[in-house]
Amino acid sequence: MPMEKQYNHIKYEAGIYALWEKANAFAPQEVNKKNLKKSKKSFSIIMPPPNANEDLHIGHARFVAIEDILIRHARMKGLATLWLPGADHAGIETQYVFEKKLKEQGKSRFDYEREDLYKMLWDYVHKYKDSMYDQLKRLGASCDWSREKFTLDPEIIAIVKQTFKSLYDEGMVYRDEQLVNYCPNCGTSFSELEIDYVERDDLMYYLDYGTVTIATTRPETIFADVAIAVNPQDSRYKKLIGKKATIPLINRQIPIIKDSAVDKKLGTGALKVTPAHDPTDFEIRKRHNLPTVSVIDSEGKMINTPPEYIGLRVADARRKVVSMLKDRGVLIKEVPIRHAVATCYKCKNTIEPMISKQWFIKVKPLTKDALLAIRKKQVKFAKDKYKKIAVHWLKNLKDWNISRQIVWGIQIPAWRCDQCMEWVVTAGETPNKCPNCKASSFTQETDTFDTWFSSSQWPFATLMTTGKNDFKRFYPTSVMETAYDILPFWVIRMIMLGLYKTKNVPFNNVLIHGLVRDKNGQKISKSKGNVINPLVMVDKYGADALRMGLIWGTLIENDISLSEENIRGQRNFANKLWNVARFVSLNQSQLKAMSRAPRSQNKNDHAIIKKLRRTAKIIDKEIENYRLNQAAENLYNFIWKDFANDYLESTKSRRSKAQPTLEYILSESIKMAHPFMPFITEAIWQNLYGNSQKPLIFQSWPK
RNA sequence: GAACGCGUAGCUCAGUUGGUUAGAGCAUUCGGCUUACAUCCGAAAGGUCCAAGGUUCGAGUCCUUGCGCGUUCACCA
Repeated sequence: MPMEKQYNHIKYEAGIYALWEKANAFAPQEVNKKNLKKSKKSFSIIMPPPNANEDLHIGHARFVAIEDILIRHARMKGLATLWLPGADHAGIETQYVFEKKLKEQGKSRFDYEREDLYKMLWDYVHKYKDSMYDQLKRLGASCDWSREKFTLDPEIIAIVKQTFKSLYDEGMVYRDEQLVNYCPNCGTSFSELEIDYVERDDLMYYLDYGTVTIATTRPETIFADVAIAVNPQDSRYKKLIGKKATIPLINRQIPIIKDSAVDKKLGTGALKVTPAHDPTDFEIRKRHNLPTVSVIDSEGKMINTPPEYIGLRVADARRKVVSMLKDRGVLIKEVPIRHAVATCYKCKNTIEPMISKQWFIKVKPLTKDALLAIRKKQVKFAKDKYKKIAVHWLKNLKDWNISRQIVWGIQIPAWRCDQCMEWVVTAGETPNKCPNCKASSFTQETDTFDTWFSSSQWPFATLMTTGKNDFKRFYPTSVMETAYDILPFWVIRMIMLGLYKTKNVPFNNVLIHGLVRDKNGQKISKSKGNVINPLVMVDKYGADALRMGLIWGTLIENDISLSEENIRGQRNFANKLWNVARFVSLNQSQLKAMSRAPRSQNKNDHAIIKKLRRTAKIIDKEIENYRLNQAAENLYNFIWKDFANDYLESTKSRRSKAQPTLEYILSESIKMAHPFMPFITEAIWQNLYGNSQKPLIFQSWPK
């Protein structure tokens, strides 16, 4: 049956993927060379698990293109190759999108019991997970679905809890007061990532504290003041240090202290220290061992104040305090200012920093080992700039708050004895007896782990639980490939926890890719209306064209500007390859796949064979160095210019004599193109050699 | 304020330890339905490599300074 004039991706793609799955082509093959080092006979990538709460976006498509090229190339080179797929429960993110859905139905999470909410989220996420996996398949991802993992699989949870327990047992976990970003409206705290800083016009109030004048935008918190701080270099206040100031309205005496966190130029240069309701002040309080007074409760109402303010909402309390201050003559002036205010990214209300108890991990010992592993090149960064960023983060990482006040996640395996209030940490089971007071009644911590705490254990947690001896075979993995925005959250913590748990690095190489931007280099966002839906592009131009477009012309580590014109150009390239195959197979009843060059050669035959070998070597080298753009360009030029335009044209006058060389160059070209454009190359292969050969995915890379 | 980048053709980007005449895709112009492909073929035009200085036999590439732009982190009493 002759090939069509144009390659029709719609007709082939689904069937090709099914063919690979049926042939079990994604499972790591056996390599029986005992004398080789592990790194020479295996190649593995753990997929960065996408959030199971959304459709794949174009950024996911980029990592699929990159990782699948590396994987397919390694597979064709004869290595035992594993690409392990997975999905992330994405704690806060998922709960946020889910609550939006609830809101559309006029409900909120407070309408449900913890267990019911968890169950609903579970179902929601599993629906998305399945469709997300289908989308990965449509992009041609050759990952081993029999090893698929979800971050909330029971066996993963067990490992995560075990890690927490051993950290706790070794004294690397502690509980401490932390100023959390609390939204009184939503009833939860948020991480820094979930805070929007919004510019707002407010008033700065100058207040008379007796010995000094201070400036504040939050006069309602004066009841929570515990000190006045000035910069040690500030000559205006030097003689006041150690003296007292007086809080107006309640006439409480507080000390005047020095702290370099105070900016001389802001306000009056004298700062009222309110540790319970301000992050800077909280830090100052730690350095000077000051007490804390909380005057705002979790509903955003005043507490611990003179009776006339108790129960007022913050804004009302502010008005009342200001008017009282005016009456007493201690309000010196009001100055309008524009400043950034922390607001909730969900409901847009003002965030109230509040003190609460949280679980922390001491990071110093972990970062020390991670830095050492990077210095000793046990973990290599493909690009130096990302190594610099990783090292910078590792050197500056603060102790890690791993507790979150949400339901959607792994509940922290810590129980508080109802009798003596001491904490008991287990690997998951409810404790029987309190080791402290022998009581047997406990209440479990309701907080869940930060998503990054579990995903930082992903490489070993996945490989340890496939039931296939994979940890021994594939750990550490060859390459960790992911986007740069999660380098500090994820990559460095995987190194930290991998070293902690396994005494070995989790991966040998780190490959970081940039974002996908639109054709003008603009960041892609819904509000800008420049969203590129990868599946729409797959429908329109084929998965192969999209994959090529996602690596074409730009280095992996840089942001790529993707245009539909570019994808169309790659579709044209795919069609060119198709037609080369069509030409070679026309008038030819039976083709043989040849992996050796045929005998009879003239000068042109000789030249193209030489060029083919050189190109295969160049592509090898470029892939090894992660310069996929260069690899793709060499492939493109070889097939289009050298093969089609020059060599193939030259054979038209001597068709029958050149036929063996044509067939040889064709089959080898298809092999070289396969990692980049898996569908069309397999479609051609099946058309030409499907009856006599194993699928292309199993074939060896040209030598 | 700090860290890390970027500045090369109209646009988006390559240019690997310094080494012929600086490249690609897209866009543009001209000519072609040549029996694999018009999703094509042939040809052309297009660059003071941000600026200044330095190192060198030689600089797009290395160093210094300046200008412009970006990302992230910190701060915002």
